Parts: sequence; structure tokens; C-alpha cells
Amino acid sequence: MLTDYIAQIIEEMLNEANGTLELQRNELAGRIGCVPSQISYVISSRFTPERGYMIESRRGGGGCIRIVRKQMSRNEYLMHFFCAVGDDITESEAFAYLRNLYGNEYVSEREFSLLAAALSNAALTELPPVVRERLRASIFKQMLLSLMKNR
Amino acid sequence: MLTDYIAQIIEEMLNEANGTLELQRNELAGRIGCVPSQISYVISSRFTPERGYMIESRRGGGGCIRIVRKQMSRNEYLMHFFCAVGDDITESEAFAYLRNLYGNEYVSEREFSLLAAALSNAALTELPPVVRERLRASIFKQMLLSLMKNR
DNA sequence: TTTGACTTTGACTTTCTTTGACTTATGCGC
DNA sequence: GCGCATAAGTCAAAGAAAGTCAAAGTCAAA
Repeated sequence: MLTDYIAQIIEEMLNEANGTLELQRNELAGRIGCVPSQISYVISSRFTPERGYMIESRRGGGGCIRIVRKQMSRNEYLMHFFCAVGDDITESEAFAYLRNLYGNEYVSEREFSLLAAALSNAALTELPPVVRERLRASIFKQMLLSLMKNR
Repeated sequence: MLTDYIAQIIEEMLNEANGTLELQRNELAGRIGCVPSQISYVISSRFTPERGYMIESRRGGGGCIRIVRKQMSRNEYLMHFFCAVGDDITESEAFAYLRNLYGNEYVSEREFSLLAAALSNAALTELPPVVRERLRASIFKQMLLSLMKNR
């Protein structure tokens, strides 16, 4: 299948490049013989943060797509939190999780403080309570993903 | 790419000159071999106040462009951002600020990544755009406060 | 057989770059 | 002061990439 073939090519390029790769979408599509948006699809479906990849890109002349493979290690633990958070979470629940993360040295004191700031009622004060807790969960999970990606 | 090349040259000149530099647009363009307005473009897209540069210039005979890389005390600097964020902010603006914070070593790579996660559209996806940008500003500011408090 | 998840494609959008024509400001010689 | 030469600024058009999205296709499982 095309998608898998392209994913494999990118994987190989990543290996050769020691886990950090810059490619040009149009150029690669041309070489493979597919439409450029196919490359986008492969990247967004296969090289996701959840699977340990980081993607950046730049449009316009000389634009490119940057793919970085991050080594996973203690990530199951974080994934555990990810699931535990669920679809909504109160401030005090969130803070309890945070203390746990800090206590087990998954985040530094500064990071703890940053996370707390982002998840605080103070930050989300504009929102009505119900939405607020959904949002808090969403933000928390994004931040957990960031921790997973970032060793 | 031309733009990046020119930006790099200017950056080097800035380093040699200890952060304060006067250059002549036409002269530089001639040396590089590009149209003069390209220099203007590079400066306006890369050496913005947002990224911590101050630009002044003088036209006419003997005219020149003055570029200064500013450094402020830590909290001044953070407060500067606090004000700049305002009441609402888009994802790409926020990320530009973040890159600045990271580039100037106010946050580590992990922290950068955490902040980005909390401020991403992905985290705020549930909210309609207008609210989203207000919320993003609110979260950003709380996190900046946390950085100020936390040395 | 129907459904639903995943693929493939292409038209359209957004972002960034490059160029050049035209405008505005400054200093110097008269 | 006036006019000219010299710089820098502005702006819009054209070009170059990547992103988005929806429609259509595929295929396996219920």
C-alpha cells in the first residue's frame, strides 16, 4: 500500500539521518510519484507525537518538513496519567496528579509550577465550570504528550 | 535560502559588534548580490521587536540601518511579554513569543515544549476561535507569572 | 450487504519569499 | 534656500512551498 511504502521510505531516511530529518514535500512526492498531499497524510497518520515523532514545517519558497524521532522510555507511566485524566478534571484533582508527577521526579519544580499555572482556575477563569474542566483535561493531556516527546 | 543566508550574515555581524550594528542596505545588498529590498524584508521578518531586536534607520546620503539586540533583566523581559500578550493571542503569535523565550534561555527545551502544548490549538480545540484566543492569553499570562515567581 | 475505518486524490488556501517600481527622507554643493 | 544625488521605505505582484478539506475509493469485519 502506498501509505506504508512512503512511511517506510521516511523511516529509512530517518535512520540514515540519525533520527532527525528535513524533507521537501513536493520533491519527495515527485520521486515517489504521488500527490504531495499524500506525504502530508502519511506524516499526520504515522509520524504522530503519540508514536514519538515531532513535526515542524515551513511553507513558502525553500519550505520543508522536519521530522524528529524521540526515544521513548518512561513514557508508559505518563501514558497512564494521560488515560487517567479522562475528558474532564477539576483543579484539585489535577493538582494531585501534578504533585505525583513532581514527587516522582517526572517534572522539575519550575515545570510543576508552569503546569499548575496553566491548569489553574485563575487561567481558566473566563470559562463556565463545565467547559473549564473539559478544557483543563485537554490542556493537561497536551502537556503530558509534550513530556513524553521530550524525554 | 536567500533570506536565511542574509539573516545569518547579519547575525554574525551583530555578534562581532557586540549586539549593536549599523549597516548600509545598498552596500550589503551589493555584497550579497540581491535587491536592496530583500534586506528590508529579512530585517522586518527576522529581526523583529518580538524576537528582541530594535531597529532604527536613516535615509538619504550616508543613511544606514541600526540593529540592536536588547537584553533586559529577567523579570523586565518577562513582564514585557506579559504586556505584549494582551487580551487575546493566536497560536502562531504565541509560538513566536515562545521561541523568543527559548532562544534567550528563559525557558528550557522541555519547558518550551510544555508551554507550547498548553497554548496549542490542539489543547484548546474545544473552544470557538474567539474564546480560544482569549483563553490562550489568560493561560500564557499565568504561566509567565509562574516564571517570574520562580526564578 | 452494510458499515466504518482507512486511503487516495485534487482543488483550494495560507504562508513565506523574491523582485522591482515607486515614494520619501537626508545631506551636500551651489 | 534649492536642487540633486543618495539612501532607505513601501507595496503589490508573482512565485514557491506546505496545509486543509471534502469527495471518492478500498477493504475487512459485522
